[in-house]
Amino acid sequence: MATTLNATAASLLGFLHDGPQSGYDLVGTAERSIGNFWSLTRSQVYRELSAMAGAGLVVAQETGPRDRRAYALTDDGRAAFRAWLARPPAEEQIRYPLLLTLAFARHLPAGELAAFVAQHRAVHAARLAGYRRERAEALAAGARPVDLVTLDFGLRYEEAVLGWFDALPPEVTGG
Amino acid sequence: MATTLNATAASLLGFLHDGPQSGYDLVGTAERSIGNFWSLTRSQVYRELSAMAGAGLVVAQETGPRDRRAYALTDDGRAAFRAWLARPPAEEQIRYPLLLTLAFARHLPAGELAAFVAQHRAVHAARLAGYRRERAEALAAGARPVDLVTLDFGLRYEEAVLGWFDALPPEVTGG
DNA sequence: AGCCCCATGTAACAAGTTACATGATTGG
DNA sequence: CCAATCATGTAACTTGTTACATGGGGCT
Repeated sequence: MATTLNATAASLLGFLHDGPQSGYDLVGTAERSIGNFWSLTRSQVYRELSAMAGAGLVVAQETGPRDRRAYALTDDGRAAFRAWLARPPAEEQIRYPLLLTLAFARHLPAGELAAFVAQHRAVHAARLAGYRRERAEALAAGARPVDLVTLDFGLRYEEAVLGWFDALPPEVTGG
Repeated sequence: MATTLNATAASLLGFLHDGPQSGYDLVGTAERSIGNFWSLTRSQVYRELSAMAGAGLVVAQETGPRDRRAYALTDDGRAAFRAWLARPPAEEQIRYPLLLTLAFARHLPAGELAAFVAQHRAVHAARLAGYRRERAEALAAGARPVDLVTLDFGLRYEEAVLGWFDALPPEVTGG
């Protein structure tokens, strides 16, 4: 195919290396494996799959119950995946609406701001705890450091964010 | 307007509190003020501006040289902004393609991976340095802690990411 | 058998990105 | 005064989100 893969489509091809899967399955796989730093939705997945089927990168297998259709990787798909993987990855993008609210905080009564901040802090604390547990489990299951790098990214990120929350000035936290 | 504002549009309204600006100006303002954690493009800005003009949240002033058109906030716009600001901000989203590459690294020759990692590390080191300088300048110019919270977010983020880079196992860094 | 919930997919919409067009300015 | 560059905007496309549709399987 002429038009180069996007990251979402490429990761689908990556997952299909482990055998054919339906769109629905792929969503689950992706959530489990890269969901911490790469979100995708069913709609996207189906769109990419049918586009890639059109381009010959995957083939649809015969359809099962309720129109379920698994896709298998083709050789072209394997090649496209490798080509994508060999390109320098783009910069990350972060969008954090809470920071917008903070940036415009002078237009907001102080109490509401503090409540928002507290809610978000709680979410991050919970995520951090989740990552820690995940990491412990993975280690117990024999994971090597190299298998933990993406999880570790999440860990360090959440630690940093939590540290930031805890260092916020009282005007913001309502202290 | 019935349909509730999105964060990008809302921040435009926020900036317009300081006086009328054209789309072009707004892009610059946004880049300077929230660009570290909220990216937007000219196209978006123009689209939101004309939509908001249609909804009466802003009014276009008479057009200057090369079709330049400044927009001013209306009372409805002010109200819509406040309403937006009072809603609980959504979770952040992060998408880091490098982490995808890492997640699929077993399909990639080790040397290439190390090069990608090194490039990204350099970018983050530079950003961290930039933030530090910015912070020092802001402090020198009399900024209070509350004025630095979004910048501090960036700082802590970059510190964390750099720490993560420096803790990567040798399989990844090529060490 | 009937009902409810889950699995699976699609379609419509909104937001974000890339590429392009064109009119001012300004330095040589 | 010409050429190069910057300012400003628009159009086309891609990606991401929300809402909806529907068929099967399990539970009573």
